Amino acid sequence: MNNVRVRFAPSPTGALHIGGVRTALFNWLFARHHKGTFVLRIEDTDQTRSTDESIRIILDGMKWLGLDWDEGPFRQTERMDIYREHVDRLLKQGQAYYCYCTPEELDVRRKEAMAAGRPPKYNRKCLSRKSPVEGRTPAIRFLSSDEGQTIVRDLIRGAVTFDNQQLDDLIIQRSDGLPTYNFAVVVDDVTMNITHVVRGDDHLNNTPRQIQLYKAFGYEPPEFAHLPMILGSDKTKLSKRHGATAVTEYIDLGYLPEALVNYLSRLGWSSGDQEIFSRQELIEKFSLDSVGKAPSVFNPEKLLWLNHHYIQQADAGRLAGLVLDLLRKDGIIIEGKEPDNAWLRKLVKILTERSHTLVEMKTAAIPFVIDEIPMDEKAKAKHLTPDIAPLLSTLVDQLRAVEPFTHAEIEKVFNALVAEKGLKLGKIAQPVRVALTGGTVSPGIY
RNA sequence: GGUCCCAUCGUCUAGCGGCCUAGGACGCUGGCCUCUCACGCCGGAGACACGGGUUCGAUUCCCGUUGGGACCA
Repeated sequence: MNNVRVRFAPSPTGALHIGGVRTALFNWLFARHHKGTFVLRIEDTDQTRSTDESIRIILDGMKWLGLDWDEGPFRQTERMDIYREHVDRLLKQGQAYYCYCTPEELDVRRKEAMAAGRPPKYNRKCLSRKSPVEGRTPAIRFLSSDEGQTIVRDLIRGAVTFDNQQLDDLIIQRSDGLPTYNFAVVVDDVTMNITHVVRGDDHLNNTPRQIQLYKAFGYEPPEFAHLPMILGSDKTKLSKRHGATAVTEYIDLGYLPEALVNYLSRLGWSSGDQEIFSRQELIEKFSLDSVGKAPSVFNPEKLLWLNHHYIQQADAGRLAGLVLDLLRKDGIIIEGKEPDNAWLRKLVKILTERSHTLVEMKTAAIPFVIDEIPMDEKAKAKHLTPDIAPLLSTLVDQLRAVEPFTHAEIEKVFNALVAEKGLKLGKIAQPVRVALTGGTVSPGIY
């Protein structure tokens, strides 16, 4: 395939959530696989809900995930002239008309239609209107063809047929002068030379209208690919009540971007039995042909497993830096009083195998760095009770003397210490174990 | 309500008419390793929604039913 151009077009009305990321990811993979172009477009025509803060969150999220774009970010609000031009064109061609009906009138008619068992479709009351209605600003409607069928040829679904009779004369420009979603997308995709529209399933029903618009402009429609949705554990659309859904939350929870990318790539797509994919493998193997049709349920446990996997794989220096950031954020470590870098790296290394997230790793690291480093009194009280403080302190000293810094060595030092002080295991073991494991050991084992 | 889409273990999925007494992964679970936990290793339970066709033969093709989802406001 030549000159593939795809886009990701989020609305900046909040966080960048899991579903959006998956759409972005598949577009990105498709572009990279075909050595095409990935365009980022911000759909911010809804000015009441769009914020610059949200745009920043989206861009940061994509950068964190390594989904780099080649063009953009373009903003729809900067393209109003282009939309007006296209509206004028349709008006001139007689394929659009002014509509003076108020939302209230439309609502009443819709309810009547529903009550009478008819589909709620605009009755074209304003199509034959010759003169403007005093004191009203009109919306503009597209005059859609209501005969025959429109066939959407979807790369994932196959041919999907819609009766044109079902299609409404959709509003392309609202009375406040703003273009509507379906219209703006078409104009944007055409003017940005998008060759493949890869987007969520929820837009499949909009596609026939959009195809009619393409035709009205005399443009060849792009290829379409509608991705199945991502659902929550109760099989309804993934939302906040299913837990963390925003990318920022996963950053805060201590996930690695490669884990999220790997997990999301396997949601609705597969390549045989393979579970673990490097970014390069993903690019090489990705194909829309192997995208499934059925929606898939988001499974946090599998993501956690992948995160654990990637933590084990990750470079110790990188992990040390990330854990250090978290320790600073918690006020455990104060700026300028960081522990020795090589030492921290060794510590991180022995914590990796039992950590599923960076946050777990941070928690496990606290007792080891807590000793000599000035810290918040509250945090100290929580993690370092008076009876175990001196013991941990000794333990840490001895650990620092040990080379190499392996789990086996820790055990050795630990046991020696326990023997020397004549301690009952139960007295110190649990706090230390908990420290080592980030709190995952069940109490009462010793 | 109308239109459209979807349907393999609890979950993600392999399967594109015979290789399937349905494979892998997460989770669950039994065991091994080990001074404990974790890691690792070896096992186990667990699915083709239902009913009709088509075919010598259907998880795989067609139709219907049921169930789920999306859009339309």
